[in-house]
Amino acid sequence: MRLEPQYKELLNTALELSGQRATKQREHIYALLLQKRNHPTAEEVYVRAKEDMPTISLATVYNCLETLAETKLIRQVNFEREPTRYCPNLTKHAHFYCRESGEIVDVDLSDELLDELMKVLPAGFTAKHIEISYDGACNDCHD
Amino acid sequence: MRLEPQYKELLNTALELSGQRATKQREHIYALLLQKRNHPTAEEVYVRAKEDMPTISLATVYNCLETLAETKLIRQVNFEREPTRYCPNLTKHAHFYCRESGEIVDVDLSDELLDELMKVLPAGFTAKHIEISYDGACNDCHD
DNA sequence: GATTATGTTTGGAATTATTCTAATTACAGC
DNA sequence: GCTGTAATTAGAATAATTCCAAACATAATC
Repeated sequence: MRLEPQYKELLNTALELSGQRATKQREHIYALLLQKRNHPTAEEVYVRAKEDMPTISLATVYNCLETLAETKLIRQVNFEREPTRYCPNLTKHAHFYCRESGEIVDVDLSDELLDELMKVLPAGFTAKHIEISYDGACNDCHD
Repeated sequence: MRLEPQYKELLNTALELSGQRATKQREHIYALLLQKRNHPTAEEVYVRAKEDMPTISLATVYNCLETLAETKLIRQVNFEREPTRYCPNLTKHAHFYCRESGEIVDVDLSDELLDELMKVLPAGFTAKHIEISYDGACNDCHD
């Protein structure tokens, strides 16, 4: 697995900025999230990570995902109490969860729409973040 | 704790409809959720439930909350991986989570706004539900 | 370049919210 | 009042995640 130069650069500067080191493990996990963007769980990341790096531990996977999330290179995605999933898409987007297939699909959101959502907050409230999750049936899964 | 007649009615018909019985415990838990709408966790509900019903068990609290959620009398509210919270507000609304105070506030949503959110879905996708969570600082908690 | 300090990884134990299980209890219909 | 079904209960089990202490790797200092 090759981490493309622009992402390597992104990773290095993000880590440097937060006073952390660029390690093989962090790079590897970031690379595999970018390579297959199917919102894997930590466990799934662990399985994939071991293919190329058999000695990596689950704790390290959790540590790396945490670090990447802290430095805003990836996002954590939660549906109810299911295991957290990880997403390297940094554009403003919501997630659609298909109950049939279990698939998670990114849904782009415009600044205008986010703006409207901000406007409905009561006076004096300021939101740093809005999290939007749809669930239903995706294109491939109609009854 | 008194469950007001209209809610008692609501509870009874909802349970009957799903072929389940109206028990003291279910009634009690529904009543206390309605009485203090601060989005408590199961553990918090348990503590409050025991005040008037000292022999109730945590398992029963979970069971009752599950039943109430199934019958759509209450909603489950999740923030990241924190314990699930419970909310008897049945209007269409989002939740605002204040990072300072930990408080959760209901934010009303108009049908128009929800409509717009539906419209941004890719073709062929149909959502049964949209979950919207804000987080930031509430009115009382500004830096 | 060796030494020291700091950050990271690792495996396993611990934690926490929640669910499961099997036994008891309560209730509805006859 | 009996009988069958549903609900409650206490405690064990589970699952995702975090914690811990030791080993390892890297960066900084001499």
